[in-house]
Amino acid sequence: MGTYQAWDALGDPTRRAIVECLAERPRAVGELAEVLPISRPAVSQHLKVLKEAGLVSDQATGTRRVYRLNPAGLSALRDQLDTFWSRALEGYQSAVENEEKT
Amino acid sequence: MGTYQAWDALGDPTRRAIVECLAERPRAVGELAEVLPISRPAVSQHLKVLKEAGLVSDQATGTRRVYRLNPAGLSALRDQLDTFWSRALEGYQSAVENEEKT
DNA sequence: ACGAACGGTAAGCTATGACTTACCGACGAC
DNA sequence: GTCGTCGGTAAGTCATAGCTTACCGTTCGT
Repeated sequence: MGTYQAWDALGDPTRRAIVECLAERPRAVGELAEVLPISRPAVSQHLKVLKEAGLVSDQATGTRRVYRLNPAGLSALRDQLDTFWSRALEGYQSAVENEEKT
Repeated sequence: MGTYQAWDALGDPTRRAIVECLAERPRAVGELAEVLPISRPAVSQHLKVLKEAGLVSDQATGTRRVYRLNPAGLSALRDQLDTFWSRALEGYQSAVENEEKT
């Protein structure tokens, strides 16, 4: 249930592609496999990781299994990001302003 | 440049620990290495990834090099997350309707 | 009942990436 | 100048994660 699993899950580009795909609309496993450049078992494995991370939920309809994004998982991630962001600003303004680039 | 590098960067637990550490206050490389259970060169390598992802910035003071969080990088990440989240909600309520074919 | 479609799991291969030690340059103190 | 500190880079090792094919259970159609 740790939300840190969500970061690990989204660390993979293929899983981010799946998330983007599911952001459009819920899809079955086979539909995702058609779009993505990987096999269907690979999609299943990614979906398992995403599900354990709380980022997606699934619902069986007949022999198909439709996956969709879990808004709660995404909002939990955003809350964490907000915490980092606000704390970063605190440490930022307390430091001397000297900027540089690559 | 690509904000997707930020997701890859935060996919590693050690780099997330570095980000959390820098969220408290800016630190030099050696300071981070003291706290973390890895060697100093490993910290340098992680910082390089975080820097290329736009999540941290560095500033040389004498022989020390102080790293801090880059709020712009974090906010860019949050914007992406918001996009996912809102689109997930759209697909969520429209999921009641029929699905469409490929 | 049989067969096909859908999808999860197992086993195995391979590549990537996270770590190490060793080395080197840059800067400050003296 | 020399020496010590700080930190980035190189080279090499090793584990893990992502992919594949093969297999199996489940469900629907006929």
